[in-house]
Amino acid sequence: MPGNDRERPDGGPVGSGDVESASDRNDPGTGVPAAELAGGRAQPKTDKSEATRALILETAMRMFQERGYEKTTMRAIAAEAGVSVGNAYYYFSAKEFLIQGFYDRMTYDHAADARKRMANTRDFATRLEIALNSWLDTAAPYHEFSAQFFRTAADPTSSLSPFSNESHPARATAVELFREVLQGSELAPKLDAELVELLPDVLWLHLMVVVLYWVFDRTEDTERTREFVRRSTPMAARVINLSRYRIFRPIVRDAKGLIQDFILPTIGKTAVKQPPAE
Amino acid sequence: MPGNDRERPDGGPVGSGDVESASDRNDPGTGVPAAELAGGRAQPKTDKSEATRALILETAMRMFQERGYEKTTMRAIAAEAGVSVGNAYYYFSAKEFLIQGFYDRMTYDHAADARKRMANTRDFATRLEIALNSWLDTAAPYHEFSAQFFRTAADPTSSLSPFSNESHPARATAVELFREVLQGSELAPKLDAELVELLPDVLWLHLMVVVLYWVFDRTEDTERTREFVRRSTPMAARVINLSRYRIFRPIVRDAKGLIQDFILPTIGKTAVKQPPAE
DNA sequence: GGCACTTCTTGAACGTGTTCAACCCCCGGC
DNA sequence: GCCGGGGGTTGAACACGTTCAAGAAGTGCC
Repeated sequence: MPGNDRERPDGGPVGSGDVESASDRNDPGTGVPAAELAGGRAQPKTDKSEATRALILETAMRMFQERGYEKTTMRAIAAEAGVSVGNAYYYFSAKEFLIQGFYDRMTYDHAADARKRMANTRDFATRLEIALNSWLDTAAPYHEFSAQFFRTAADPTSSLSPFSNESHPARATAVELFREVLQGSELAPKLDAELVELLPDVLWLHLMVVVLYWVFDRTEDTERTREFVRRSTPMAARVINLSRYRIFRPIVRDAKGLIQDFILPTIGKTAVKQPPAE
Repeated sequence: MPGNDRERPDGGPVGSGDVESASDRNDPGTGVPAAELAGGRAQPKTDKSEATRALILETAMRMFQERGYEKTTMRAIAAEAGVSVGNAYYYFSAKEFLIQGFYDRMTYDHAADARKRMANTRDFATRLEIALNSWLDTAAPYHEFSAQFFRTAADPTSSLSPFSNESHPARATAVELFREVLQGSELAPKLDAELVELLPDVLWLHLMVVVLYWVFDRTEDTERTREFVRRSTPMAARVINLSRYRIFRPIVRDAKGLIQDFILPTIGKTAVKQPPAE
């Protein structure tokens, strides 16, 4: 979706550029590369304030899981973490920023899990199905409060929106995974380069649709969504496969144009070639 | 999306069945058939309490438009309407229910406007484009605070979700419009009956995508979304048109199945044939 | 008119997210 | 050793959505 400009809810100065020396530094407890942030105040993390920040985030995430998002109050988080309410706000300028932790962590775990699971498969449809199922499994523990998460993410002005700038790193990770889904399959070599370039984003969009379905799914163990995946992946594979044939040229060309002009720009990729037009 | 069971936030008894003699009774000021409700308390509207209810709703909608949703407080609405806060809550068990008015009104206005505009056109793509553009025009005044609206609507547990039971009437109106879009076109007679039955819902889904795009659109006059419509409608028409040819049989069959099994049930249409299963 | 009963109406009170002026603490410079 | 200053920390205070016990205003019945 279009608009990508956003401003933080109100809070302090925007963390200027560099994101806390985002190199390795993955704390073993979580497996997150910890390049997230951008949610709280800015970068000046001198020493143990880092610890305070982590403590608050860990506490919040644990409590969200235990009691749900709405039920967990900022006061309770602060109390449980042994700090003051104001202190929590010093690090996270709004409650919703505490969710970003989930988002990043899940994206990372999902990518890792999916890669492992599909390592020995080359069939595209199967690889895609594995990737999507992997997401469902990774996200399963959080399904209960996914609604509240989703609600926040749906706000276009929120940094949690999957289309926002702040989500860019996580989104890039996810898209990269789908690139691998495709590249590692027997299908990739048969397709033209341009399509291979475009498809990962489309597949990510497929995941977004699945997520949407999942959020609304009230069946036991989200069985309905799982069946949706089971059914929709072979179909997606077939459509992509058929796109190679000459009859479909016109449609494929249209579709490509639509994706390039209206979807990629939305998720932060600058449109490739844009003739001066008019 | 799946789960369709929902309970009102908390409020009073659910209006039992009949919706306040929903026959004619359209107040001239708005053009709404006033079959909405279901948001506030139950049906027992004896006399002038109806007036109080309308007063509160009108006031709220006006203020939402003037200042936005979040900025308009319940206290302010009550004060402006000359009633107490508690009174507002007597009629609308939560602030979000005040939005439903918008939803219903817009759906109604849109349908009326679109019908008028496409009356003299038979080309399917054009009719579809008209219908979608009509929505954009109808919704334009509310774009500014659409984000907050959308945020609420995105909550699966909210009655404002386009997939919820409470939204059923509005949704039915919209789907019906798209049925007319198709039926009034030159394309309809060429398609098999089953597809004609399915397509209106798919077209409504197309609108939902446009809405999604629109909500995130930050360009001047949502120009980007308008271009998206301009580009996507002919393509949709072409896809549908091509579906008639034999080569596409298998895909079309798959697509139909997917729609029938996973989309229709989600928006409140009971799946047609479901073998007793187990 | 008086009584029981339901429907409306009120405003204080509660719990929440968020803000802010003040304070603490530690570290470098003298 | 002390002083200055800035990052870190505090908790009272604010504004908001929502609840609730109490009462007012009808309404039907005798």
